[in-house]
Amino acid sequence: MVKPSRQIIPAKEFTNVGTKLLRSFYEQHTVDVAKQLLGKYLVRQHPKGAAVGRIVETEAYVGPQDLACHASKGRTARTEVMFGPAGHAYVYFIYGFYNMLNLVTERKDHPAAVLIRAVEPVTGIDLMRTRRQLDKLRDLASGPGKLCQAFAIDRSLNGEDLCDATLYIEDRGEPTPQFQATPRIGVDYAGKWKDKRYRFVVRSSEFVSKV
DNA sequence: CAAGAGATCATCT
DNA sequence: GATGATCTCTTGA
Repeated sequence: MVKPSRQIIPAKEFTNVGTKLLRSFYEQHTVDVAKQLLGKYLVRQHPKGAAVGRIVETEAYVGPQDLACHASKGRTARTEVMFGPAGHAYVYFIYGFYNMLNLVTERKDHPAAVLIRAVEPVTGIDLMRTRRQLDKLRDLASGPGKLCQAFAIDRSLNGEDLCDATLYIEDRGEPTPQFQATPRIGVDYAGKWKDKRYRFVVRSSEFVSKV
């Protein structure tokens, strides 16, 4: 099957123009997964309609030794999914308001994940506007809590298999865009790990979180 | 525009 | 009982 060219077929008009990522993608080293996710597409099929966004910002949480990673606190009910096989969603609730979407990486028993921090809205924009109660395109999904709200992602999706679910990542044939690596956001408590440049941001995207 | 506070609850001590 | 992989609104320059 020939991959559709973005120049001929505007991807935004379709929800099935790419290839769903396989488990082998998620089984790679977490930092590599985080980088390669840039320019891929987050797809959420939903009774109210599909939502699609181009991933422009990610963070890697690399394992139990990483003090910013929830799994550094041990294996608990919350972190259980990260200890399982790659390619599942780890969704948790924080600050009493927001859900965070992570993709579990690497082998079973190596707890690690990539946090999706921002996407550029592509399809289902009206749906996102309704869910966010907000009009401005740039603010719909430019943050990990915002994008979960825009895509109706909550803890009911925790543990979902991204290789066999209504939530998945699609490759639309776009090469990994130019990106910048910076320290992760909001992990000042993580000792020397707070300075690791595990946040990856697409250069010249106006849809990244503003920090 | 930058800085600060408040909102609110699941999770772990 | 404290805190957090956040966001939004208010305040003041």
